[in-house]
Amino acid sequence: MSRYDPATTEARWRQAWDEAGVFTARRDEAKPKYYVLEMFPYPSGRIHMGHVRNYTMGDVVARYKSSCGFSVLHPMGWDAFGMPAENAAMEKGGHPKEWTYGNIAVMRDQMKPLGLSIDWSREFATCDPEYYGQQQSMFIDFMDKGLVYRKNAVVNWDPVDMTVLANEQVIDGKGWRSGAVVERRELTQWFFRISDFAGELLEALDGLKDWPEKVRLMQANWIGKSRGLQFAFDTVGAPEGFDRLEVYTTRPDTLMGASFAAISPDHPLAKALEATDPKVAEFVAECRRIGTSEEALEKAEKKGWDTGIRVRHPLDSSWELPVYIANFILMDYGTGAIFGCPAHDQRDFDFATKYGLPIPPVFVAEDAQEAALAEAFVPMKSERVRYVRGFAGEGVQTGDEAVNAAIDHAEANGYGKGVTNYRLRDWGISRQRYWGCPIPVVHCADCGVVAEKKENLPVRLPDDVSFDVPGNPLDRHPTWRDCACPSCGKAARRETDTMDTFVDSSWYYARFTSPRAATPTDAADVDYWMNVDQYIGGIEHAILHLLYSRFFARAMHICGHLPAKAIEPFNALFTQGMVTHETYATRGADGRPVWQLPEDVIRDETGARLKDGTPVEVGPSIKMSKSKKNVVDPMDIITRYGADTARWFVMSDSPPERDVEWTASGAEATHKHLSRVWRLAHEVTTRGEGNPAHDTDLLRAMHKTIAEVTTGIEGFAFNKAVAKLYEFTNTFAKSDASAAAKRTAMLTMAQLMSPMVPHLSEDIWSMLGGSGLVAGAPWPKADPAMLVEDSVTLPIQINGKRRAEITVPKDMPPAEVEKIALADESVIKFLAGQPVKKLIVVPGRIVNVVV
RNA sequence: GCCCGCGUGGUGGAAUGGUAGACACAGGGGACUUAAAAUCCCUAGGCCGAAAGGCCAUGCCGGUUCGAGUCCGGCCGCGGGUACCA
Repeated sequence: MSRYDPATTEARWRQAWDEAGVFTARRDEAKPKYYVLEMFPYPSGRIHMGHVRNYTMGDVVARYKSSCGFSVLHPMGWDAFGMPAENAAMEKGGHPKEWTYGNIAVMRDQMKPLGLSIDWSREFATCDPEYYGQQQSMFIDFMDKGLVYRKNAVVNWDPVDMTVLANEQVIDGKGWRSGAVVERRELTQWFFRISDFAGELLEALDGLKDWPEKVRLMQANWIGKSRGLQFAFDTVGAPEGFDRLEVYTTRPDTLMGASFAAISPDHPLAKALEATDPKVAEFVAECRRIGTSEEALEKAEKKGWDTGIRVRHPLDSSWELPVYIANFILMDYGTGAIFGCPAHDQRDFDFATKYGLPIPPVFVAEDAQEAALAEAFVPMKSERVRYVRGFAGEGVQTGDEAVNAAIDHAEANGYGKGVTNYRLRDWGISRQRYWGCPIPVVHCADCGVVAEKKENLPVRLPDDVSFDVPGNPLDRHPTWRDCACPSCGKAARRETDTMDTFVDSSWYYARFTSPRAATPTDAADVDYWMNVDQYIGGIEHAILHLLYSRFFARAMHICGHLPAKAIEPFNALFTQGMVTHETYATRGADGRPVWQLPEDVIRDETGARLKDGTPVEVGPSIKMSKSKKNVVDPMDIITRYGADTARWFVMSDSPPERDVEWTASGAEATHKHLSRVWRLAHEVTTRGEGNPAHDTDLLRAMHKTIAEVTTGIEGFAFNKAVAKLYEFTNTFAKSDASAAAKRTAMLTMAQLMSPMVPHLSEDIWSMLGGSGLVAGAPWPKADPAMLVEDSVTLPIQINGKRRAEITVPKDMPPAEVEKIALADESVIKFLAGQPVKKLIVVPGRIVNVVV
């Protein structure tokens, strides 16, 4: 063999690893453990470059930690429930189960050639009854501990298809299939009490030192702790039972700037008015057509309906404010009712302007006069302002001080109380869909809602279902719902809601520690393996998945399924960027774009066209998605160049947290580089003796590379580690050191490359007579003595511009450096006799002369 | 709308507040070859200049600093999330 030949060698190495069992995770009490986990994939059909990038990153960490002496757990599974399986069944026929397991088989076959160091013996899918049965068992535990309840909540209702729609399926307020205007509808649904944990989930963020700051910030904002005032207005002209209207505000200091009150269309008062007044009903119905997503509500034009009801101002009972029903007030936050202060809130300002309401300012900038406002004046709460209509505290104070003074004033005078509120809402887990984990409860006419007996678990999904009509097949199944009440034994009906798929992904990391246990977790295994030491996944999961998992771990701990140390399940988190590609489109007869696959497009300097010459429009590089067809099948690259080329490419160039653009030329160049390394290694075995006088230079470079690559991998700077390996390759190629030194250097290079390109590294390792497998060799250590430099080059700046440089011994005292710098020819020339005002010497870094 | 990011040559990117552009891709030039491929060498931010060198330059506008890609304030553009996409 005399050339790099991944097509034949890669499969051989994978077999060698399997036979040696190097990736089987073992509980070894003598070793420190390391649990590395990448967010498991949804089995959509085929793997894409994003998967390759995500799983290669995890694999680099897993292989590196393994060679550092850790007992590593690196598992893989499938987040297998979800809507696409049902959509496929509706569109193409077939069964979600077959579609899902078929996709899993394909994707597993595509992943295996990547040579990931995964312990495949632990694989499972969340749609396996063995998995979701354990989840049902925990649901019942959660019920016992009071963590679950039912209440009414709104869903998107498609009145034509007679089905519930996900927010994603609502496009511009219309159902994606029927095109019908979507309505809001209330259903009784199941909830987890995550909001009981709001304070704890917020405070514990501080302890997540190895999470990205941005993720902690996003979660903190999402939980949204606020301190404010809750009080009640007395109403005038309201229906019976609505004598008072409770409101919550985070800005009680602006109470004197109130100009209206507003309630949510879902507020009980709005519902009472709706029942008797058709015009209110019409307005409320219009509000309900906006949809349920926060984005849709916030972006919709702000509209209100004057109910005619008035409320008395708590500080002046002769002052009456109108009460509006407003489409932007959320029933889920606070009390579902607010007072509007248009002078200091832009949304209220727009509303007041629209409906001709007064805009009295409460405070002005510290040095300003009161004047009519062109827009709301909303300074930071920490800023000092002058209160012109204050009622609590000093005239000039910060917003924070005034808020506290207002709360104190309300409490002292008995018209309100300080309340801590959270934006975080309880987690609604009910889905009116088939392909999910059935909620294991039974509805009995006599006993009410009763949990299924644990010995009857799993409550299995029936296989005989059809998707030819919209709606939930469980609900219309002829027999599946029929069952015996677990409590009294009489005929009863099963719950037909299934669980949100976020439930499935909220504990899979724990299940990986003992995937075949007869209980959700096994105490000894979970104690040894938890926590996940390094979790890796997309930034799009920064809030929901990660917050739900943090809640779920706490709930599991309460039910005895996780030890106390695991209530924060992920010690370190890394969020990686996406893989993007240019988009290509031709135009259809109607002028709309027809997306084209990159493999069908011929791309050169002159532009892009199809093989038949049809011109192609080139669009921006965006996240690879099936709908835009800008996907590159990694299998093509793997087949053509080998897995290591795909792995090396996704690890090089782009920093892992940033998006990376896929280019075909990049893959080819990557392959050339790997071939070059292989060739250089091969030459070590064929070339004669070099010159031992140059050994030290090569070995110094080698030790420097060990240090830099190690730092790079530890810090998730894989692109920099790769760059350093390129640099060392160039040094190596130019070196004519002795054969022995070159052999040492190349064996080390193989080790340093092995987390990224494990197959090629094994090739080189065996070619040069390394012992055993690289996969089993300990990570090389840099010799500190070889890293020391004795002289350093310092740039000299004059007034901040670089004008010269000097080379001095590394430890030269600053006073000496000053002398040499000022004596430098170019410096003298630039100074031209001007006196030196200031001289800054940063040892080892820079000299700056200020004149 | 709101929350969180990101923005550096033709391209991907590098740079504990201290020489902006490491490393690589694409490009240009050359060597080898009958030729091509492969490989190797050189070159390379922009503008001015024969050169030495100078000026400009990290999305835009300001600020802090001896010194700002990096810190602060305000814009613009792009991306992620927005609770039923996963």
